[in-house]
Amino acid sequence: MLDQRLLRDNPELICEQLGRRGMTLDLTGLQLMARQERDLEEQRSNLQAEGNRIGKEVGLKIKGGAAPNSPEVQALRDEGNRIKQQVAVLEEEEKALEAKLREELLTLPNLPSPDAPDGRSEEDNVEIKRWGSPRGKEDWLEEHWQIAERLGLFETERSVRIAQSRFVTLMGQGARLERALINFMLDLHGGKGYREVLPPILVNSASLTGSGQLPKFAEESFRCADDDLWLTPTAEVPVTSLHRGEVIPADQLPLKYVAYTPCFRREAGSYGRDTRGLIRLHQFNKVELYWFVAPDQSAEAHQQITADAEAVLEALELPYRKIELCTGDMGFSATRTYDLEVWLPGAGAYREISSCSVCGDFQARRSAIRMKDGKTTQLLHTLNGSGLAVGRTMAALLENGQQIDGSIKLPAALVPYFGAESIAAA
RNA sequence: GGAGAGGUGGCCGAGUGGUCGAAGGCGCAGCACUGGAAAUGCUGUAUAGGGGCAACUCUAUCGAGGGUUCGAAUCCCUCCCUCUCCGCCA
Repeated sequence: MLDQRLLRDNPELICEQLGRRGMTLDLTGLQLMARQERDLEEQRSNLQAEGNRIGKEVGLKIKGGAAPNSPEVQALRDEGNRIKQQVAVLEEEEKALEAKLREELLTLPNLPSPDAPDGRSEEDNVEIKRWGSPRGKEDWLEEHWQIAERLGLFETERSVRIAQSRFVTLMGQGARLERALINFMLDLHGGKGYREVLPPILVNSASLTGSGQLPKFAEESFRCADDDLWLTPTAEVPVTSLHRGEVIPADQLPLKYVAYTPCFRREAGSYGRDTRGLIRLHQFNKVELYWFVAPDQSAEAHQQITADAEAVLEALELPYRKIELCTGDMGFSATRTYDLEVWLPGAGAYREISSCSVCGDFQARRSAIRMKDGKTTQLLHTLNGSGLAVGRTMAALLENGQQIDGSIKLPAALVPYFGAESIAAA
């Protein structure tokens, strides 16, 4: 959520910066609303001050011996009642205005960082670096879903029976590999000072609002209609809310968490895309990195959290490239985002496997998460990054590890977790 | 799900209608004392929003929301949460 003061004082700046995301908007109405709200607040509190003064005077007179029903006291009581009525009217107006204002503000995305490259779509994203040597496209290379089918690593048809399309049931070595990857990633990050979290994956509306998914993206999440609970689309949601409403002492920052959760997404509007395999599912596993930091640390933290995600790919010997998203392609809450794209030799393409964003104080304001340094309390900054999406990592391992004999060679780092050096041809 | 108890400041804890944003204690910070420290003493120590260059000041907040009243931490209603016991359950 954006700062109301900024809206009151400098809405032009907001328009200009959101313009970089490709939005055209006119905030004069909202600005007016914000100013009206402040005026109402002032009027109301002045009236309340007068009411408080009268209340005290009545108390003093009665204490001083005046009869509670004397004309003098009665006059004050009448005045008090009159003020009370006026306050009630103003309060109602103010509340309505405030609610409307908040509702509108919640739909505005974060302002992009000055460092984020301008652009309209993913076409304009900027490649920062490449790592590893991608194997060339050879005729015999298969796509990961072909490999998985051949090796019996998952069930797709039967998953439709259990749930519906875009669900997968991992089987045998496939299930084992998924589990190995989760543990490997958690251990890798845990060894670097991340505290492991296993949060609820049903989250309430306040949590989804706090991290930015609501109110605008309700159609992207699964909802349990009877309970005000939703299936979390990413661990970012519960982990943000882990500290919702808190004031955190500065010397405890940064707080770094690593959370494994299943993630659930309705993938509305992606019909026909990535329909085979592990790339785009309604339910997938992800190991998420999340930082709460002091504002002056967040730029550096963004480099670090991205490096921590990259370290997983490097440990797994998976070639990747790092790109920076342009303003037109960035997510709702982000001010700046790096995506990591892993090389899939079977598909012959780089595919997103991690997204690392710094959100400034945007989520912190929505979630009321502050830090206290000495006497000053201020909103802190939040960052999130996938470290990594587990299903896509499995896809990458299958495609990159393909041997001519049909088996899959696994990277050395994973062997202790998987318990074998390769997945043998069936 | 049933029965009972309870939710007050960083923490403990007093407070059943009137200068209560809230006694007292602990903790924390500053000052004094000390060679230094402990102990002791004094002072200060919530959050949000509004106004003011500032000193400062106004409003709201005692789980949340509503009500009674000139006036509510205190009385009434609804909800939420925590704890204990019972039931159910992995």
